[in-house]
Amino acid sequence: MEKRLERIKKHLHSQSYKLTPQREATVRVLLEHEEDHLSAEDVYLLVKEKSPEIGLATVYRTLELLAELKIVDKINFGDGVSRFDLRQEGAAHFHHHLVCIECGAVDEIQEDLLGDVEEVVERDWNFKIKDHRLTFHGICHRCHENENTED
Amino acid sequence: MEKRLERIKKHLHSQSYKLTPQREATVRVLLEHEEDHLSAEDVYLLVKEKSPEIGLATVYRTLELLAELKIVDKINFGDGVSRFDLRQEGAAHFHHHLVCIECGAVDEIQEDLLGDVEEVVERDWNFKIKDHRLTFHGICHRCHENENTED
DNA sequence: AATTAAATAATAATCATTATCGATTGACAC
DNA sequence: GTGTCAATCGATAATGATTATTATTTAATT
Repeated sequence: MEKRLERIKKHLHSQSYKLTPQREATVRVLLEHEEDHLSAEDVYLLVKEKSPEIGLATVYRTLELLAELKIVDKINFGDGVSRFDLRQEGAAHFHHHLVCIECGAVDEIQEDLLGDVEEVVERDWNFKIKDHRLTFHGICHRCHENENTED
Repeated sequence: MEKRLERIKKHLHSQSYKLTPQREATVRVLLEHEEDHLSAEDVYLLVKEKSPEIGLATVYRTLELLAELKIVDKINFGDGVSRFDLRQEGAAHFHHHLVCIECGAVDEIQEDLLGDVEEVVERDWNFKIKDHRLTFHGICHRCHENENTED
């Protein structure tokens, strides 16, 4: 984790931004909750546990900065809040999501899946793809299993 | 267009909702701007042109109702507002979008594209897909052409 | 130590959306 | 026709996420 933090620090420096204590605390929370899909408020509350003096606006600014530098991705599942997801290091593209309409769980798919599709889109629509968002809504394997036993 | 309106009316009735004048005016605006991706406020202003007495809350309520009945899809391109898109009649799935990061244009892809991908996801992740959202961010064919001439 | 720009905390402001509530409408019973 | 009831509506207040403001703090540089 320290290594990733170090690389993020270098990434910030390369754009003449500093890794202030507040920014470091925020990045640490993101690293510690990589599996989750935290809202800005979620991040704020978690950062506050270790750095109680931090302000909400600072967390927003930090997340915005990290999104700008493509260190995190800002995503939106239609529930009114933006969520922030660390991008996998070296990942060419943003990972995909499975949102369960029963329990609300959000799982990730790191695999590419879209290679062929992107080729078609670039060629047939003459569209130069820079990024993508792919989310499936449906019933996750956990709810699926429960249904079988409960019914 | 009258036919589609008629079918939407039946769809509402089948769920014991009425096609009130306000709802009809709202649906007409959506039908007349099928190519666009209107926000609730956009819809409100357009409906107001022909039905000045309509209230903003009614438009919100109507759009919410239409989304519930899967007549429109509520989408979010990350700019802080929800947008509403009529679903193609008979379309099994929601269409995809191409968002240009230069000019902001949003184009639609009606083709399926995801058939193979969904098969893999359902099998390998044991996830029952009900809907999907696929958006590509990049440079549209118009901006692409302009770049070639302007540079 | 003085100067300066970047970053911060606290909080006010904004903006999209939702909730509230009294008024209106339309269907149906009488 | 009139009364009743539920659905719907318009106006507007309330909410909640996000952004802007501003005075203060920090860190780097002179």
